[in-house]
Amino acid sequence: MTGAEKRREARCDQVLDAASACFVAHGFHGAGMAKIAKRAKMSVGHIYHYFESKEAIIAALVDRESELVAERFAELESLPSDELAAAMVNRAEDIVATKSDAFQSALNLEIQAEAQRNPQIAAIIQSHDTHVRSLLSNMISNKLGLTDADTRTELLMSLFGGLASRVLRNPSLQRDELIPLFKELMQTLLHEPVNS
Amino acid sequence: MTGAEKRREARCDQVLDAASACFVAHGFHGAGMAKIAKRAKMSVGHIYHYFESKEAIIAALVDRESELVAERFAELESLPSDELAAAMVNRAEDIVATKSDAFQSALNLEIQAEAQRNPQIAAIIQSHDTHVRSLLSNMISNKLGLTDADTRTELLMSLFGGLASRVLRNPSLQRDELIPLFKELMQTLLHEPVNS
Amino acid sequence: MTGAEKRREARCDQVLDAASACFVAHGFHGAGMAKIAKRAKMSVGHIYHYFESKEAIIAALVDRESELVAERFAELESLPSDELAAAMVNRAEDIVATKSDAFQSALNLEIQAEAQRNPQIAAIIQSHDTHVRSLLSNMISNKLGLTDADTRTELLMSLFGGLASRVLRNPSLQRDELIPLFKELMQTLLHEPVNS
Amino acid sequence: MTGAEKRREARCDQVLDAASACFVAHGFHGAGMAKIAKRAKMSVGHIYHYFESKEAIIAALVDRESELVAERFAELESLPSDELAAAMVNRAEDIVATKSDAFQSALNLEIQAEAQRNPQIAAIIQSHDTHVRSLLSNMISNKLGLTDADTRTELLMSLFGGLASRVLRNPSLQRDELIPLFKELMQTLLHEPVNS
DNA sequence: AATGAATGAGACTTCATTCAT
DNA sequence: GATGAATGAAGTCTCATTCAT
Repeated sequence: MTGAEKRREARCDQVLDAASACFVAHGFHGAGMAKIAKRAKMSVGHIYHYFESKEAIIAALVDRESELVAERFAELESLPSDELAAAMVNRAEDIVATKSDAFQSALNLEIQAEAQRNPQIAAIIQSHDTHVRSLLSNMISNKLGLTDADTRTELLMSLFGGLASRVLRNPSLQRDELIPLFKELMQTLLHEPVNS
Repeated sequence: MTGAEKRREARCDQVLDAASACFVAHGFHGAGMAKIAKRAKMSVGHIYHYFESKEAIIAALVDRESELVAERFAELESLPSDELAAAMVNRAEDIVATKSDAFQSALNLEIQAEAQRNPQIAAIIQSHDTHVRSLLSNMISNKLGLTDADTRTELLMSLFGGLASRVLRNPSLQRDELIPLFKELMQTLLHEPVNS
Repeated sequence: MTGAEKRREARCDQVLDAASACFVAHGFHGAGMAKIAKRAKMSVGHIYHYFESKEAIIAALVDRESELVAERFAELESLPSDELAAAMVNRAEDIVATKSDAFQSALNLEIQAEAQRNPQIAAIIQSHDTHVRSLLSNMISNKLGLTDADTRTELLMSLFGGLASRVLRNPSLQRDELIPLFKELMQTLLHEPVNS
Repeated sequence: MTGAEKRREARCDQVLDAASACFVAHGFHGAGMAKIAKRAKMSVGHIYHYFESKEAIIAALVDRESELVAERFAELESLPSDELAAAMVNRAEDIVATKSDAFQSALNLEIQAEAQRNPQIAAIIQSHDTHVRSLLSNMISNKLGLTDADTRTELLMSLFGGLASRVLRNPSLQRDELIPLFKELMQTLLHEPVNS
């Protein structure tokens, strides 16, 4: 990568970081380009050298954010199968401890809401979602040798997504007591075969 | 309630219904008062006789929507204890069949996103959330005689909320196969005592 | 026409008049909505209650202006045939005396230039042009009993249009001496049969 | 002219050619420097090494274009007097056949419109106009020995200019039938003495 | 109660121009 | 000579809100 390309990428990230913060604070449509520009320490007009439109910024941001989530799931792939469930519980612990996700969950809400009406955004997150889903599904079927991998994946993701949402909504959440029960749910989802 | 008051309430609902539809379609900030007025078959100016501002419409809508959710949970209270779990599974079936919640989930996303930045909205949904939580918690502790009712409630709500989200995100969801596994999760959450 | 409709039309004309002046002074694309609004003594935003876009203002203006030209040609229709040629010469005298057309010629230039690249504008002026052409052609063929009416019309319009242009370009034009020769051209075009 | 100077002139023409095309397509104010630069295969900034401003490009272009027109009229000067009228008719034939002028007429419209409001441009085209006028006038008076040369010139130019305009406006123009009548007009203008 | 004309701030975007490299 | 990053003003248009009727 040439120096110019590196610089360009850095500038783009500068914009995305600023936009990210503004979007969390005011929403996609509440945050104006002026605010983004000021936060990115860049003139309003110059942002348009890197992004065709505000829409394009949103799309790029959604893509970056989705990729980040996907990467975190991909980390699980390198684990031995007997540590998989434990790793997921760890992830849940991080979520309830709001160690990793408070900011990102807020952004995710905005993203999901936008995806409801913007097909371009919907396409982006669905593509990443499909990827993550197949990743998890393969692990469940290959590493853990379980049947109904797709269904388990779906409920696993429901549980994780729902938990991240709840953390935002209930500030008085009894975080410590949640984990043991969460572990049982994981066991139900990952260890016991289903006989429908 | 006098006739005038009834008429007033009907007019307010007219506005809220229109706003509801517009907000789902374009988001809180994307939907203009003009569009809402047209859909409500009312002049722009006249809406301001019933609501102080657009913010007030959003707040009233969030309140109404939250109340609706609370009412549905309250329905569970009249059930005998041995039908409780089954009723919840039924609810889950409705969700995955998108019988009841496709539209409302979209609105909920918008609401939650707005709550991240608008303290007034956050207060409204938290008040309802607290109410629903204590409702569920009491049922779990009194009707089912289970310990750790708050924690079970929290995960129950995670599961329901997460499931509603997933339905939006994965259109190719294998709906039929989801239910049996979901039932097992419910059993884990509602029937078996936790020994932490 | 109701009072409201009259008022609306008056407001529209107010905008068109202001736009007209601004377009002559700065061109279609040089004149900003702010200037037009100020001249129309109306807020920028309110103009958009009457016109969908700046494009729409231009189109309406072009239509109004073209209609005006057409009306002036239509006046010729009520004349007896032996006064027709004289009336046209009178028109030419008005043109070279810049009695009627200095401002409008400037606007016409802008319109024609715009028509070169804006198909909507092109359609409007062509529709009016077709109308005027058939009007003139019919007069020439019916009232004057001449052959080749279309061709005569075309050259007649060339001559008038060209003359209006020349007046703009040559300020030191010897106006008085022009008329006699112009009359001869008219005689060539209107009285003598062509034998090709 | 040194090699450097030649190269410079070539680069300038490169810009003017690109600008010419862009201006026809989008108008003086509609064509941005970015588009011109891309078409000229030159960076935006570098154009400013050759031209002080966009205004200067327009001025240079107007100058070049006007000169071109003048040169074409100058060609008539070398003709023997008995071929002059025929040559002009030829020119008219070219115009109605849109052999030479479709593109240039579009540019001329833009130029004339701009001249209405930009004194610098007005000065340029008037200077060329004066030159062409005296050229034609001298030919008419010296070669053809006619009186009222200025007036004849003026109407000659009206006719040519008007014809070029008409061709743009009436696409269904009966081109073939136009010429004989045009010839008669030329005879009126160039052969017969005026007795006012 | 009801309308819609009216406002002006602010939205996104484009532009001509400059300057460091 | 040549590039394209950078700016900030100005462009068109939309918006929530008010007010006379």
